[in-house]
Amino acid sequence: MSSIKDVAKAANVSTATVSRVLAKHPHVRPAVRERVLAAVAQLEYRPNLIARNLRSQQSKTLGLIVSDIRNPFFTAVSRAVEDTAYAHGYNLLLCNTDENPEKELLYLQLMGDEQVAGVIFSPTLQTLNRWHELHLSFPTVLIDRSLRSGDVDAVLLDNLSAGSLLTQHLLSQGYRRIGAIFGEASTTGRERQRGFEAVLHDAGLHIQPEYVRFVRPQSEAGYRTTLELLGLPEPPEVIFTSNSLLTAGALQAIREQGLHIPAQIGLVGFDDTAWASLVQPAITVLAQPTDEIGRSATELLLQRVADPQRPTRKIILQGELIVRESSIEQRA
Amino acid sequence: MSSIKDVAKAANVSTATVSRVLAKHPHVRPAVRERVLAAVAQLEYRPNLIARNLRSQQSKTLGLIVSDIRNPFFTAVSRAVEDTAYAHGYNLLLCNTDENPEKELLYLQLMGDEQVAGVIFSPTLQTLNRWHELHLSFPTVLIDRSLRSGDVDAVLLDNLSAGSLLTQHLLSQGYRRIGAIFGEASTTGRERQRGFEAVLHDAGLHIQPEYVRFVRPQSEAGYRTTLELLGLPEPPEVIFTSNSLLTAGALQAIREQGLHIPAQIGLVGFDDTAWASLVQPAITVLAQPTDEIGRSATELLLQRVADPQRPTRKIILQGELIVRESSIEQRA
DNA sequence: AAATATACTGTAATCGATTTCATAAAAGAC
DNA sequence: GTCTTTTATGAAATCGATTACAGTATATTT
Repeated sequence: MSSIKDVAKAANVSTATVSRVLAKHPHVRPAVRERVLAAVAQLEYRPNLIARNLRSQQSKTLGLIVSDIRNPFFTAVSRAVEDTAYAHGYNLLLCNTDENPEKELLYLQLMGDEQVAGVIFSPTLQTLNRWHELHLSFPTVLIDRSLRSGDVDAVLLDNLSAGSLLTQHLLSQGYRRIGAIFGEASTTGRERQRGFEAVLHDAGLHIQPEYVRFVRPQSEAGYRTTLELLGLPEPPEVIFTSNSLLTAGALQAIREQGLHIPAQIGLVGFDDTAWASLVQPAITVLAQPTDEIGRSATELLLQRVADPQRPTRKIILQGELIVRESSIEQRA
Repeated sequence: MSSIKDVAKAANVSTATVSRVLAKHPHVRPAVRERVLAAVAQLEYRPNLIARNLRSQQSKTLGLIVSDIRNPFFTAVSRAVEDTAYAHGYNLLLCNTDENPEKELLYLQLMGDEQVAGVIFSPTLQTLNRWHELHLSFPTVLIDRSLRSGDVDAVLLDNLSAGSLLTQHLLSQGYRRIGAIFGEASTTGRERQRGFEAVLHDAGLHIQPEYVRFVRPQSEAGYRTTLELLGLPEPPEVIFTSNSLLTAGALQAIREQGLHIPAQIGLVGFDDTAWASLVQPAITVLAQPTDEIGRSATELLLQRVADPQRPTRKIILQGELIVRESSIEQRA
């Protein structure tokens, strides 16, 4: 590995001049520039980014902290984040927290220690609640979850509308007894539930508490809870799930009970995963614009990196209702 | 941000002593150690990793370079890699190359510039072929793809056996006319094909060239190629696909043709994705031990980081045949 | 031609840690 | 009580870049 000193020696100039040439500063004689460039090529010199970062007190790395990259939503978002970061000359440090607040704190610290330029983060409720105590040394953009009020940049789905949209669709299909399973770990589940209840309320429908559940956002919990709902004296006509893992669990439970979708029970969920359109009947979902979320979050972050003073912003994106067969009321 | 100097000043010692206390060196008087620790706590001091890396010429970061994190195989592997890296105090830089050799080179360079401790990489055939010209400054473990001969650490599926296992299963189910779609970009597809052909050959079956296709490993190509196969004068009785994207495309094509699985056409593939067991009929797959692959690769890499002289090793893991309904010959 | 401005380049400080070397203090040996 | 060994600490070099500052060479004015 040759260093800037070797280049300087080979080109018979000082390291300062090499640095100037590489940083494309003006005020370097063409002849000298050529000599330096030749030496760089000859030695296959590549600047040491660690040294550069230390001196300039900033790096070209962004952090991405999610609960689990295997959640299709985060998989898709992370890809978009990486693409956008790459396009701007940044790279990506990836962390999985498993919805564990301790791991979140640990990784946030790590990001500080690594002097990342900024972080994109999907926090638990716990961490969100102590956000102001954290005093992070780097800018952060929250995705998927955030406090309504918080003074933080964020890119979010309009969860209220999303919940409403899906619920309206169910009502329009004639469903009345709606079982709903929401994730408990985040603000997102709560907001989708508020959209859900608002629509039911506006339609003058009574909301039966035993139909509405908050659980850990995992397929296992979706499975178990769906069995419970189906086991009620008067089971729901359709199951509303607030994320794709819950949907998968619910689907499994319904299958196991030998019920036919949508004839005997409807099913809707969030996120247009690969399998939502592959299973039969295909699942009606509220699709999140994952690419757009990843891209906006990254760009928002980079804008803040460029200008730390800029007032915080929240970007609210709309989901898209994709109606498939799983929620077409056939009894009507 | 307080630096080691601030701590030194606060504890009334030199920076060397602070460094020693933090590195848990012996030969520091308890009283001094306490003073330093108190100062560290008081100032909430955290060592600057950039500075540490520069001085020690190594970092606690690993690189993971894959073609696309959205490929379920890589999603699963990356999670295992991150977990294992985390357990050893390392973190993860993630890159997507889209099977683009230029991007691969670029990212490999970047890894060198960032002074990562090592890289886990799933290369294209092109990059693999010029591997020896590359002279990377860091250890690398290849996953999923590698040259049989190459002097590189690697963690691989026993693709030959895997291809054989799936094919044997098909023969045992009475299938004879087998259409097969392999990925063209990597060594992996070729090896699975060799296992496939070996079994057919041993069974004394003639291999019809028009039944065996090599395509870009994407769902679109799987879809198109399946339509072609189904359109043959004498279409195959079952479709063998060599990765999960191809399987998804094939499934879509079969559905669109209104064919019933497995009564009219069978389907098998690789990787036990979330949806393989969720669609109906569930798909017979050769499951790769993704967790094991990610974990082994990371551990192998860290062992090499610890001892660069150690002879290279290839870890060959066995896949598991998971028989589901999509390949149960019902005509027999 | 002298005065001033501008272009070019090098020296040395700096970022924040680690580590070698030297030295002072304490402990052990005889 | 002197001599040697061990323990404990600090001063300063080092990693590899960037950049403030200073100085010299060239160009422009007058």
